[in-house]
Amino acid sequence: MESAKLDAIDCKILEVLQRDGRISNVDLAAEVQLSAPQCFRRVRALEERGVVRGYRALVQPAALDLGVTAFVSVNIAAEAFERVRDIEGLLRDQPEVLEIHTVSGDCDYLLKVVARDLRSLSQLLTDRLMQIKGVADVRSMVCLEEVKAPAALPVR
Amino acid sequence: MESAKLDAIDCKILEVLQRDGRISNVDLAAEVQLSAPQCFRRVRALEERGVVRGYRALVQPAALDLGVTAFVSVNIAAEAFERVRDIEGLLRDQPEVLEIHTVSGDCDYLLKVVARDLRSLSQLLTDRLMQIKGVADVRSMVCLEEVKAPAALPVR
DNA sequence: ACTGAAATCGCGTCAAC
DNA sequence: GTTGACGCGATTTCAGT
Repeated sequence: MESAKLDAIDCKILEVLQRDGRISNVDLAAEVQLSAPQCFRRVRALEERGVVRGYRALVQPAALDLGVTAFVSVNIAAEAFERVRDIEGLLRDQPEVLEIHTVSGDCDYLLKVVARDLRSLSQLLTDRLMQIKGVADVRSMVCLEEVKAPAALPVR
Repeated sequence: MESAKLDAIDCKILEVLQRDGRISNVDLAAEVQLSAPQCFRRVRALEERGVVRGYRALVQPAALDLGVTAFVSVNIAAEAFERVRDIEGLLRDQPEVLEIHTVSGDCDYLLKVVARDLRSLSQLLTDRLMQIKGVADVRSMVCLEEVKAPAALPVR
């Protein structure tokens, strides 16, 4: 899917596109000191190689009435190990569950979830996640403050 | 900064822009069944109200030679409580630290970090984060698998 | 006031050098 | 890797409701 190395200009392009995903090709070309067609070809190559996986608008959760963000750790009961893939599917189907990672350490899964308020968060956890057969333990860490908003990947 | 309610069309726009942040205005207008200028005005309003906080290219971390993602919990020593803001600043300054949240529960901060490999992760943790005066405890959960990639906010 | 039609201008994109 | 050309899309203006 990729493998070919990125040179300094590719890195610069990625840096800019992570900062402003809607920049026009000519402005981007100017920033990275390339002619527009050159720049265009590079961007397309990065997209085709899967280096750039897409473009997203960042939406303020509060505007969508999602006042609560939380990280939720989930464990799977030993008896349910054979059904993990199903359980993953059920977790993934919840729209409020934004990310799911399997992690090393005390818990099996770490989820990032959003909810309208603490009451809906609680509902999500107890009425939906904990109802999934095989889910043994659900613990949540409610986000109180965002000290650093999701930053761009370091390009170095 | 916001407050005025979003109607069904605004929601649809946000849904589409979260999926494809680079969609052209005419295509977006077609998808939400609006004339182009109408659609354009709405998008601009959403941006100006801060509902849309920006646009980002999603870059595959592996392509930037960042093979490891981890969540790191950090605690602050009781003696250092008065210096939390400074400590936050020092944490924030690390480019590999992508997100910082203060959370309820056993730890004070939860960070999302990336690194080249486990060796550089270890280096980041022991040589940089743990060297910050006042940081009392650093635990990491290394991400093994991405079960659900960062999803769009549910729009309801 | 709000909508959409039209008009303009600049950009994306391709082809040829 | 650059220049030039073409067509489409972004953005504004304006007239009609």
